[in-house]
Parts: sequence; structure tokens; C-alpha cells
Amino acid sequence: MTEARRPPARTRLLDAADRVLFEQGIRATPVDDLLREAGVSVSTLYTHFGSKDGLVAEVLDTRLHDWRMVWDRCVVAAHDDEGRLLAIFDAVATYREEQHHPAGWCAFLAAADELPSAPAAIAQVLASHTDLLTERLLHLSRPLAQNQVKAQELADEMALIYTGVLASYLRGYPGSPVEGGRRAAQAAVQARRTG
Amino acid sequence: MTEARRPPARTRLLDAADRVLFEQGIRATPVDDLLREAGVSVSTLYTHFGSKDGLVAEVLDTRLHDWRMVWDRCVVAAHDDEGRLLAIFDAVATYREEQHHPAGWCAFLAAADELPSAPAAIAQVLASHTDLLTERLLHLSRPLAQNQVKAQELADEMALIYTGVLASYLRGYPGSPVEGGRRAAQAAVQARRTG
DNA sequence: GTCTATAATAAGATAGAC
DNA sequence: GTCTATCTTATTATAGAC
Repeated sequence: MTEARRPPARTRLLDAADRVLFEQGIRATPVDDLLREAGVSVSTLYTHFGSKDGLVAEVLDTRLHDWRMVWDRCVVAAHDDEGRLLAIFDAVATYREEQHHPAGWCAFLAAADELPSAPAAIAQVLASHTDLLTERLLHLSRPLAQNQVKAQELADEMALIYTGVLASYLRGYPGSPVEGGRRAAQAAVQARRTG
Repeated sequence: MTEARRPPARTRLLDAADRVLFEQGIRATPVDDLLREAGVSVSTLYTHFGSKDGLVAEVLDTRLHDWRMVWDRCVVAAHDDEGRLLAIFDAVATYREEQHHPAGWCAFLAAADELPSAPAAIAQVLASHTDLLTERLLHLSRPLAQNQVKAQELADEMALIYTGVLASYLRGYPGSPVEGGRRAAQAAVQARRTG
């Protein structure tokens, strides 16, 4: 049996944090759990990341990068304007299945809730995530709206529905939020077409 | 000047907890902050509520009671089926303005995120809140849908949008979630009418 | 019986010495 | 990487005031 080479401690810690933090809750997870899960020592954490918050910031950064790529891919795969706007729901489903664990809801919103006085590193990732969301949704809404105001309204509704899908995983209801989200988004698009 | 009578320590602590816990974050708020804010001693907390979680459970219970009443009022004030379904957004606006502080997002979702291994008392309030939401939305959706399946779909979309409105306060975008939520909900109702 | 004040205990985050 | 020390926080215990 060829033995798999063990990744460096820094990588193992990042992976463990990504796996555990957002299932157990950020604050609910003691650093000891992460250290045990990763098989690293306390010093590894504090020399590489400075603090638990520093580790969280790096994990969030990786997640933002992954999310952006998945969303990119799904937008490109769509074949018309409506499909490109609705691609965010494909992206949510894909991201949860492929990239990260189907448990948990949204790492960014969880961080916003649990770390209200977040250090700059975390606050900045959250802001980048929100910027990506708002700018891209507005961009994708434009072709489907008669004017700039209507486009902004549609984009806001999309952000609302998307956020609702994520938070519904936390609530545990409805059972398949992505499907309901897609239906609600289609209705919003259609309303702008007929109205 | 007639001096206002000071409410009992138990009440002061409940009020302080309701004010502070969901603005600062549940876990981010040390009990000392609540004690100082309420002007009570440590023993008061532990004799009356048993633990910080016990206090949280009681505050959530009060909030559920208040929310149910506000929602009731707004449903009764509406004058047609669509208005009664959409009344949940009036209720959100009213609840935030009148009953509780406009900061913070949703006490129940925050508790679900921050206290994943919640004691029974808290888990039960959260379940009651979700039950109220799902049952009432389904009830109010029935007159607007041709059959039971469509009614359930509409109710799911409403729950999604409602949850999105609340979580949008956490995200800080869109700026006026209630308005976008109402538009999205109207589109969902209309889609079920035309489709 | 309700409340306060204070100290002791235990767990967790952080930091540094080795 | 281990070990130890410090700081914060939740919790409990003790003792006393109204």
C-alpha cells in the first residue's frame, strides 16, 4: 500500500477548520477541537495564523475564492439571460455538494452573526463577499429589466431570495430551499417582464 | 417628581438581556455585561434562570409571544387574501419598530446558529417558532392556490423570502429588505395566479 | 424570601519559554 | 512540537443586608 503523504500542518489545520467551524459553530468550536482534528499543536495555530480569528479569516478567504469560481462556472454554463441570473442557485447546490460539506448554512453570515466585532481581516472578507453578490446580481439583472431602477430592484430581490435559501438551511425549513428559491426567483423575473 | 418604581431584579435582567443579547451576539455577550446593564448581581441570574442558557430561553419565549401577537394583529388588519399572506412583512416592520430594537436580525436564527447544541428549553422555543411560521403560512396560502401542492409551494416560497428578509438585516444588504421581500412575495403570488 | 457582594472553580484563548 | 502562564468568562459557594 502506497501511503498518502501527509500535508503540512498549516494545510491540515486549514482543512480541519473548514470542516468543523461551520458545522459546530465558530464560537462553539474550541481551538482544541481543531488542533486534535488536524493533529497539530497549539503553536502551529499561533505561529501560522496569529489567533483563532486569523485562522477563521483565512478559511473564509478560501471559501470566498471557491464560491466565486463555482458561481463563475455556473453562469458560464447557462445559455440565456434568465439562466445566468438563476445560475446562483445551481452554484449554491454545486458548492454545497462538491466543495464543502452539506451541513452548515453560510460561513459568511455565520461569521457576521458570531463575530460582530470582527478584526479587520474578517470584516474585509465579509465585505468582499457582499460586494461580489451585489455587483454580480446587478450586472446579471440588467438584461432582464427595462431600466436601471428595475434592474436594481430585481437584483435586490435576488439577493433576498439567495440569502433566504442559505438561512433556510439554518432554520431547517423548507426542506429543499434551492428549489423554492429558484421558483421565487423565476416569479420575480417574470413579474418584471409582464409588469 | 414622582420617582418611577424600579422593577424587580428578574424583570430588569430579562429586559437587559432582550436589549443586549441580539445586538452584541449571544455568545459574544458576557453575563457580566447583562448584570451591569440590569444592575443585578450574579446570584440573581443563577437563582432565577439557572444558567445563561436559561435566561436566553426565557427571552426567546417572550419574543415568540410578542411576535405571534404582532403577526396576528397585522393579519387581522388586512382586507383580502393576498393582504393577509403579505401581512407578515408588515409584522416584521412593526415588530422591529415597536416591540424591539431595530438593530440585530432575528433572535431565533441567531440562537440556532450560536447554540447548535442548545438545551431542550431553547430547542423547543425554536421549534415552536418554526411551527408557527410554517403552519400559518400554509394556512394563509391556501386561498391563493388551486390545490394543496401549489399552496405548499407558495408557503415554502414565503418562508424563504421571509427568512431572507431577516438574514438581510444581518448582511446589511439590501438596505430595505421588507420592501424587496414584499415585491418578491407579490411576484410569487401572481405567478401562482397566472401559471 | 429576595437581593447584593465577593471569592473560588473550571474551561477556553492567547502568549511565550524551552 | 511540549509545557507553562495569563486572561477572560461561566458557574458555584459563601456570607451578609433588607
